[in-house]
Amino acid sequence: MAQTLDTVFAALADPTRRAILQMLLEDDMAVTDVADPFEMSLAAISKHLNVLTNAGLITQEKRGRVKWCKLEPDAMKAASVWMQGFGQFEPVNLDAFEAFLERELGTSESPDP
Amino acid sequence: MAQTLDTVFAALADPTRRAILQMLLEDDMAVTDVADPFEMSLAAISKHLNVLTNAGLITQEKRGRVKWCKLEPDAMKAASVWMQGFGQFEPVNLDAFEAFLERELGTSESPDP
DNA sequence: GCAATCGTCAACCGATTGGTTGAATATAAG
DNA sequence: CTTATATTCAACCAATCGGTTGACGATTGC
Repeated sequence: MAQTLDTVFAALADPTRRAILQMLLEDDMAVTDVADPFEMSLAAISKHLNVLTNAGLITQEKRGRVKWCKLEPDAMKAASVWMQGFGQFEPVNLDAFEAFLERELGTSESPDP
Repeated sequence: MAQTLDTVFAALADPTRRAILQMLLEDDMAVTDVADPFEMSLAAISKHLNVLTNAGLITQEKRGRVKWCKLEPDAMKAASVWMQGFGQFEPVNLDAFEAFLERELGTSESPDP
């Protein structure tokens, strides 16, 4: 809910939390299922999920006795843009760029059959 | 020197360190000058610079009794790319996109005199 | 040579972090 | 109603963090 650069970067600084985010990239998950692959207590995972929630990186919705975790990738936007300010490294990757152009703007150049 | 996602994100999670990086965006600086605008001891800044160095985000070169700090934006690359993997958020934002096109590719549209 | 400048080191401090355990709360299922 | 499941809470712990201070080691300038 804070969703400042501080909270987002801090949340991303932990490998467990990054792994959780990547799992949620595939699908929404219940807390128990998020915890499953990790060798650590459920309570610990619950705390990690709180950190991610505070950073705005996920939202949690309780349906019945199960709390579903949903990825909120938009919360990375500000952090990503901040980094791009140092953008000597390619802003997105030219391939993605061209793909975007072709798809969204119809720059009929189609270099690939 | 570690330059893992862990160290980079952790380094970026502190506002003082982010401010330092932005200062170095303009020019290389001596440690004392980096410390100047902050209301905190030189030793504290020295520690922050160590954290940034360990993350690979800056390098420090001693010339005479002055130690120069230099930004190393490439160290952000891996972290930036990792974030882009969640790229549901627009690749950069259409404005930034156009800006990119104009600046980098010279899409001579110059909407602003 | 001596004093000033640049920067780090070491010891310390309180706050935060990442983890544990065990008890507690809802909700669901039999 | 009773039991099992899903999740959190509270207390605790060791380790790390961000900061301070004071002493110290280089380097420079007079």
